[in-house]
Amino acid sequence: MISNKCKYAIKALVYIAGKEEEDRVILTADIAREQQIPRKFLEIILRELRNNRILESKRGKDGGFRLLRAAEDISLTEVMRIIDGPIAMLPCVSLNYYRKCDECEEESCEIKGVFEQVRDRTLDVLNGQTIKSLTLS
Amino acid sequence: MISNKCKYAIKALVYIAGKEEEDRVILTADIAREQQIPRKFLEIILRELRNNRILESKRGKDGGFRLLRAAEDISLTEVMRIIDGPIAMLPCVSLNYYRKCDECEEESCEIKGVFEQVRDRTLDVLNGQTIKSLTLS
DNA sequence: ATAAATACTATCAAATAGATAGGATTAATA
DNA sequence: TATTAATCCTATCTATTTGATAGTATTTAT
Repeated sequence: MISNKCKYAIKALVYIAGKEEEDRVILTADIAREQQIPRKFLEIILRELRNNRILESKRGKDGGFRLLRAAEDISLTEVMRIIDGPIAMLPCVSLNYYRKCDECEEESCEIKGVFEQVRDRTLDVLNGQTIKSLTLS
Repeated sequence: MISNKCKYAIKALVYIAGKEEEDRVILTADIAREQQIPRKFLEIILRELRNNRILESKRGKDGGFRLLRAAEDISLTEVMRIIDGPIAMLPCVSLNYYRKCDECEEESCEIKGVFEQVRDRTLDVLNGQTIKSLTLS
């Protein structure tokens, strides 16, 4: 399962991408209302996305958020990895968050292969997706 | 990510399947030692698998555990669902643990489709696997 | 009776999920 | 320069899950 936080992040980005025009900035409050996301929790998420160079923010009156890059250049996997960490089902098959298992030798692990396949099939689907492609669907 | 508990459950079952002969029962202590699984935690897991009709147990001296069904009739997904619950990445696309999302209408959800595809590709891999097939690999 | 196994109940610590509260800071504008 | 409206930041909180441990009860072979 992805976390609610991650679901909120994706939905917020898709919302922003859908509303964005030239030089326009989107309010946290509008996203929260329209997407039914708890406002203060959303603030934390948006700031995290900004810290990771997905969004940029403008402070003060008339402030808000906007995509830092074009929506087609923000991949779904990038967002998921920022918010939730690994996508793989086992640490030892994760491409971006690899960790060795404490208890087993990988050469003789009976389950590693299956979860590598799951990872690859999962990424086949997710890698094709961007904030732009989600906005259109 | 699957939990350690789930990884332990799968490894324990594969171990049992690999050791099993006619009328022979496997000790918790042996599994714990060979697979490097904390013994008392493993007890809980094995009992849970027994309660869910994956294993049967024999109490008292010379007691232990054995598969209740043939290894090729125990699917990987069944074990994963018993221990960890849903396999899908969103509650609203889960086949066995469906729950509606609080905040969105499914007909207009932009992300549901992608996660349905992920679910299907994941199950393409997992559904083919049984404790028997894992034992052989 | 004894030994050796599972069964059961209770408990615990740490991490994570999912927020909420309140004030500091910044910036537009009247 | 005061006001307003926005993000920024820090701290805190509760519930749940994860990952386990301890101790005792019960069962069964010998």
